[in-house]
Amino acid sequence: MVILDSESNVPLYLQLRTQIIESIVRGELAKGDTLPSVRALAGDLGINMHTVNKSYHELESKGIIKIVPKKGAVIIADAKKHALKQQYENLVEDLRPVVAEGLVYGLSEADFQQLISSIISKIKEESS
Amino acid sequence: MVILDSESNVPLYLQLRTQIIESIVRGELAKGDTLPSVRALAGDLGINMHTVNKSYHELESKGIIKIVPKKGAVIIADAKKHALKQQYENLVEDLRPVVAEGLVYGLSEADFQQLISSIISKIKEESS
DNA sequence: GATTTGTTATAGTGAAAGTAGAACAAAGGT
DNA sequence: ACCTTTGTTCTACTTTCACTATAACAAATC
Repeated sequence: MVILDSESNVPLYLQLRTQIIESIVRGELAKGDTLPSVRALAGDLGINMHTVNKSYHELESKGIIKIVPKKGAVIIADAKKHALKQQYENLVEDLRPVVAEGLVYGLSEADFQQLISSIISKIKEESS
Repeated sequence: MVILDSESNVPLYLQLRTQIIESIVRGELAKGDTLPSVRALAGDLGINMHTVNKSYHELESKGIIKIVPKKGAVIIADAKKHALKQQYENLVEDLRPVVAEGLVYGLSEADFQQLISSIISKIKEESS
């Protein structure tokens, strides 16, 4: 179940990308499953086909799905495997400014551990 | 010492904002210190005054500095104090999509702890 | 009194985000 | 074979964001 907020300052294609990622984390989408076609999903969500297409390509660039032209988008992410070096480096790049912000607020390393733990729980709640 | 990359896909005002935050975390800037004037810093960095101004207002909206018109920008962040509720919630909002991405790559909670730890070390290295 | 300060206003360029419509070739279903 | 669906590609448009540029203002500083 995907819910988009067109009023959000977060672009639609990023909202969609993140929600698909979280669905995979929850196990609602598993390795080998195929995503709906860009036209079908765009129709369901009431947004443009190209916006969905952009989300799919975001996921493909991260190595999470594989888009096979005229076939469909297949999930290849495997939560049991270890992250690739490139994926790890991209994570660090995204994480660093947020961690710096937390530190300047006075968060300790232990605070971060607790924060991460609660976020993971939140993501894994179904019907999120 | 601030170094900006005009080729980066990260906006200049966000690069500057993050580097000021990291300087505070490292202790190079302390509570009560004043930042250079927007004109002076813009001149040093070779960018426009308004870009620096935008960074300062970003920092003020996060409660990290206080801008006093005709006076200067004073650092009010105190790493010894605990984060405010609003600051905490903003952190969660920024962190969630990145954590979800890490999970889909197969990172465990322990992996995240190690990752955070290494990022904190990296931020605290002087001459970063 | 002259300089510096942050603020405000206007204006412009370039890129990104999103929408829209159309056409294409290939795969799939009938 | 025929038709539909598929992802891709192209053009085109609007809106917003990022950044620069110049100017003027009032208040603080020296």
